Amino acid sequence: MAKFPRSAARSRPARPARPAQPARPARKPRDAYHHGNLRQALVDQAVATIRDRGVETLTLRDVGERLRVSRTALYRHFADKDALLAAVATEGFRAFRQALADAWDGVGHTHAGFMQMGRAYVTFARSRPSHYRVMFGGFVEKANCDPDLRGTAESAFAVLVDALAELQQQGFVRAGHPQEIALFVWASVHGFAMLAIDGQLAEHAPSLDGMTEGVIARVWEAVAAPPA
Amino acid sequence: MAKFPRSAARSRPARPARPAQPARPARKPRDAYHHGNLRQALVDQAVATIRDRGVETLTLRDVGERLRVSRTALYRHFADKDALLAAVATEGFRAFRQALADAWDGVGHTHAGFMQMGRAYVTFARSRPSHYRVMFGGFVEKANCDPDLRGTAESAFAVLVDALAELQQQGFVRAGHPQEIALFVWASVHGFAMLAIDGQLAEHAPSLDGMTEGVIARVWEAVAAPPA
DNA sequence: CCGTCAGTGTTGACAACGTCAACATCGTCG
DNA sequence: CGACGATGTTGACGTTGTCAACACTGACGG
Repeated sequence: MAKFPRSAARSRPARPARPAQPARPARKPRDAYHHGNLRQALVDQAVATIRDRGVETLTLRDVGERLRVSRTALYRHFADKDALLAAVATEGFRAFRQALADAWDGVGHTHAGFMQMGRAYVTFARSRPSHYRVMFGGFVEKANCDPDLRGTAESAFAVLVDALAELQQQGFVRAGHPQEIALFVWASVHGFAMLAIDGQLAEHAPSLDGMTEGVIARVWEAVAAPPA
Repeated sequence: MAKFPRSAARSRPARPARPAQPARPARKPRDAYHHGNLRQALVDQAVATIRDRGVETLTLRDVGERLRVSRTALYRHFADKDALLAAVATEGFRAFRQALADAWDGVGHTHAGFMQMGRAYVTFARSRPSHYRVMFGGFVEKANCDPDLRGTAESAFAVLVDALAELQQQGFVRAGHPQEIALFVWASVHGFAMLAIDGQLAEHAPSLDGMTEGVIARVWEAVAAPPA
């Protein structure tokens, strides 16, 4: 059966194989080559698949097929599968950073903002566990090598550091290196999120939401300035 | 990589492929069938390989080869690769539990014991990061289904819960459900360990050991009873 | 002593996967 | 218009997990 091209022969049985492309603007040489920014489409598709069915089921052939593109088209944009996964992780950190920043800005830069950030963190992880695991699960060992991934992750962490520094200047957070305090906060919430999406909390958890509140509250207590 | 046939032909070039087996006791029908408890040998080999070269490079064929056993012999003892990984994780949790218990018992059941447990936790994770990731990284989604794995992980957590309960009765730890306090502690240290073995702490970390002490100390502050 | 039989290990085969090399096409620029 | 690099396709290869069929081992009942 792998004798003649079966690629695009499944859906859309009556399609003239990429016809005239009538209204091509011809003004965007950067993203309108054959496919129109395939790179981003690949990342999006990979993200969607990972989100729906997990990393381990992600296959390059499937990604290509869903995009009506041959299985190796991807190699014009990524060195290999790991590079694609790195891009997926980067994309995750970008959205992650945004979620944290929105929470922090949403309710005022104060105690409530901190709590909201914590909730946003856990919500993010729980709403896309597989994606979160790609970001943190050591799938991308080359994280150290990919500067883009590294930088994006860094900027997500920076949101937390900046928030804590601001709270500290307002007198809400106790003295100490903001970076170090942020590390403690990050580790605590990250660990909780990991355990939560791992199902490791199943029986100890009558209500995950309630437990989330409890953990965040304890973290806040641990970093808050002692009451006057 | 994966370019040249690196299969056999590496170690022990001159061995007569399972010779006479001269001194087989012949008195142990339970574990001396063909191989003598192959199941345990498979798990041990898998653990060793994972520890040395990571999960992603673990291949069933390689495990069999190293044990001088055909590639499918494993299927007489495990349903599939995931089942083997579950056994690997179980083995990890057993050693993990032991490490925690030893630390707790080693320096007396008090504040020092708690700190020692924390160090043991991080040390365990850092000394076998790949194995630790198999235990917690969601590789075994069927964790919920394997009662053995579930139970062993549970008993490791129980060590922490019991320790906290004891400290609580001694008045060292503040009031509250021990289970819930333990969860906070676990999440915090687990999160830190995860970030540490992920290399995510690389630049924020002049000294990982020092940071470990700091995190554990903060966790203790968070759960300690308020000073009289 | 022999046949049966379950437990255990082996060989052969297959589909799926990641990846490379060679080829085809598109759009741009000299 | 022709060359050329960027982009996409086809074919093929080696590796992997897994199944089916077969072969061996040792105990047990006649």
